[in-house]
Amino acid sequence: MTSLFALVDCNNFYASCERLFRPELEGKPVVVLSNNDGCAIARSNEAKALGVKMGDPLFQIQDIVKQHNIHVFSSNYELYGDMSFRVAETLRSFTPNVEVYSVDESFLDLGEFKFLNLPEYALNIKNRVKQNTGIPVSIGVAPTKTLAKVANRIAKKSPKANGCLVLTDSYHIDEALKRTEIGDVWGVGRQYAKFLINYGIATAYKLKHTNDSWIKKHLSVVMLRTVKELRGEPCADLELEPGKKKEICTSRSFGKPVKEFDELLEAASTHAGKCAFKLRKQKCCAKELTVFVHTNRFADTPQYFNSKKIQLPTASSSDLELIKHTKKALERIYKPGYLYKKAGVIVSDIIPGSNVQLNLLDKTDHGKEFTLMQFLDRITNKFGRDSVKVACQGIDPKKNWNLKREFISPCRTTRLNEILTIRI
DNA sequence: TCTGGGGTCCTAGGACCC
DNA sequence: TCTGGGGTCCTAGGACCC
Repeated sequence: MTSLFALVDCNNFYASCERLFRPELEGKPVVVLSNNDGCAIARSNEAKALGVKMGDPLFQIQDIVKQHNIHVFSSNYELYGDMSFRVAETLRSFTPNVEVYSVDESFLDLGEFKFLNLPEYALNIKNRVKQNTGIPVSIGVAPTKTLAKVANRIAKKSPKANGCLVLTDSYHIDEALKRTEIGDVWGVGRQYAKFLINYGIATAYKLKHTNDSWIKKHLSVVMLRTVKELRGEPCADLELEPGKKKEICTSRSFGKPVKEFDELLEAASTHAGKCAFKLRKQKCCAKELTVFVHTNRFADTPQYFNSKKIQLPTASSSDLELIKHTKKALERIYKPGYLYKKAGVIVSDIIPGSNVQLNLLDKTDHGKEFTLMQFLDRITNKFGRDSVKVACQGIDPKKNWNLKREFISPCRTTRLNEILTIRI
């Protein structure tokens, strides 16, 4: 075996971030909610032990929350993003070969370190991340990414492992696979787990020994890669450069239901502006824009779901241009009389900004808009989000469409912007 | 009263062509 | 009533991930 990967996974990441600035909550149950304070999306170990499940709606766990004095937070993505960056920086002090896989997980290529004392090295990483950032992590080390995931799960759960597990010899790998339920394998979701259990394949170990052609026939080539990775055959390398997005979506549920077109437009244009910003950040333009709206599927009220895709005359990353077309699309799908719960904008057919073909029939001065957007981004950088807005995005934060965030913590690590915005 | 958001990849099936 | 075969491209939908 030549390859070696480590998966570093932050424990209960959002809950751990919130606790950093409230040390008195150490050892106490903490829950972080999704947008609009809807569901539990992160739980401290104490909250897990009390039976709070991932995705539980707040209103359904209200009793346990009160009874056990669980500390509840609205999600604060600015804080989590900043802490995520700091964790990644610490990991890069061990090796430049770090793939930031998600906000709370990174893969490290340890191929060149395999002659070191790996358990000690992993423990070293864990301790330094804790020391530098305050965030507790678990580390799994193995010859493939999928096996590193397996190792990580056990490292996190087993008290004996102390947060780190190295799986390099086949005996221990197989023992770990026997202890891993099929649904806990990376790449096996709910549907596939159900299907596989039906055929008597209930553990990772069984999956490892399933016939290739059967997998390909009944599942997919993606699953075949997973199986090969379980056998120690690497099918996925480290991705060092974050790939450019093929589509970008911004959407939110509303704090309260929205009826009127103008308010829906405020929400949709705000999402369009965010999409434009994300496009500029990766120096790209989009040729297609989709707007969608829908009512609350949980409510016992008339339901309506619709979307409209528009081809832009010229690929663009300008707030003004995307908002203009968002309005057009929204006019096509808006129906009065419904209680809308969510709106969103998706931009797709994304191309590099340098490849934009000008359209002779298009009257917009794209050069001018590009310069305007550069100024807009500079102002935003200096004075914080939402310092400048397009009028139809609205300025009243009390409007129904805005997020409900009753339990938000202050942005302690990135507060400079906030202070500047207030002063101006 | 209250139920997240943002992605990717693959496949099946339809439209169209020769 | 019978009514090709193969290729490409596109889209919708389903699966997965965090």
